[in-house]
Amino acid sequence: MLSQTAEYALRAVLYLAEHQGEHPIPVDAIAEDLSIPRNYLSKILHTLAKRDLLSSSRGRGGGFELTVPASALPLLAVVEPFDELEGRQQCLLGRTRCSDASPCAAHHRWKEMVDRVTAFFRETTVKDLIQDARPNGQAPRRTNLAVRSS
Amino acid sequence: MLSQTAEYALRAVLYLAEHQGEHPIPVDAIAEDLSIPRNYLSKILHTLAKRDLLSSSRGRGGGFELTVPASALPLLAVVEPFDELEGRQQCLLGRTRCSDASPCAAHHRWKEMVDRVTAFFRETTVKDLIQDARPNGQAPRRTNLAVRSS
DNA sequence: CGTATTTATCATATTCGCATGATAAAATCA
DNA sequence: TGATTTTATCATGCGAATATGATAAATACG
Repeated sequence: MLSQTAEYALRAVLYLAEHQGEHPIPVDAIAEDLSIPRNYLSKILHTLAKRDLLSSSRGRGGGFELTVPASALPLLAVVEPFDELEGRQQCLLGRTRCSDASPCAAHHRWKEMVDRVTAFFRETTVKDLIQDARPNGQAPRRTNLAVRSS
Repeated sequence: MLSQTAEYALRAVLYLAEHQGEHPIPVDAIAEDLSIPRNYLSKILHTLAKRDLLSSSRGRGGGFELTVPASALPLLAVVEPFDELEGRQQCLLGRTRCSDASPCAAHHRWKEMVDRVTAFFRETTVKDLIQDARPNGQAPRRTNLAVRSS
């Protein structure tokens, strides 16, 4: 469904969101933890930074951080820079021009599917996924937040 | 959504269904009418023939024909030989092992989408699309069925 | 039989997504 | 300043999907 690239982007952003509040996280750490090629991921995160979803900083203590709370970050924003989900390209039969006005044979039935999927990416946030991943209000693994009152 | 190949397959089958009842149709005609590379299409139709969706015959008067009525031909059957829609590969985050038992962060929400799309391809038939393309019960162009009351 | 028609294949390009390795540039810190 | 850390970027490679051109094999027809 998603390109490898968009998939990497999504996984990396999920990772960043899970480590929200900690210091910026270097590409190396993400790449290693998620088994994503380092330089490739670097380029992907750079793209997201250009879109202002992430901030990047260089040198010691640098890395990437979300600039937006996960609850305000729809999956669409993460994925769109790489895969064009909205806007055209969604004719099942590959027509360049396929619309309500001039529909292909599959248009009306397929449009319903496309709309649902687009809505999914538009309405589901990164936070939604993170919460789903922690059904019991589990804290992130290896957390040291429990003692972080300091 | 679909690979170029699967898209060609679907368009070609739609074309064949629209010309159901006429003599077998040579690849050349389909390729030209649909602007699909000839040899490429030939290979695609051959694949569909191996799956017994089409019959092929050589020599003068030869070509391809549907072996099944369009109403009994779900889109899935046309597309599946090229793009694996059902069965695995549908984890949004690219996990090789992602299931209800061991779900990724997106699993539950995404599963719903995947199920709908799979149902679409499983339940929509070639005939459905052809009928949609002829909203007013229009007969096919150049038809000679109008007098077929016999 | 020989010729034309048509599918079946094969060998080869082309293109693009994905990936790797090396280097540059920026920031931090001693 | 110089060494280290980290992002930014470049050059290149690789493989699979897509496409093209040529040839073989089957069928039909005179």
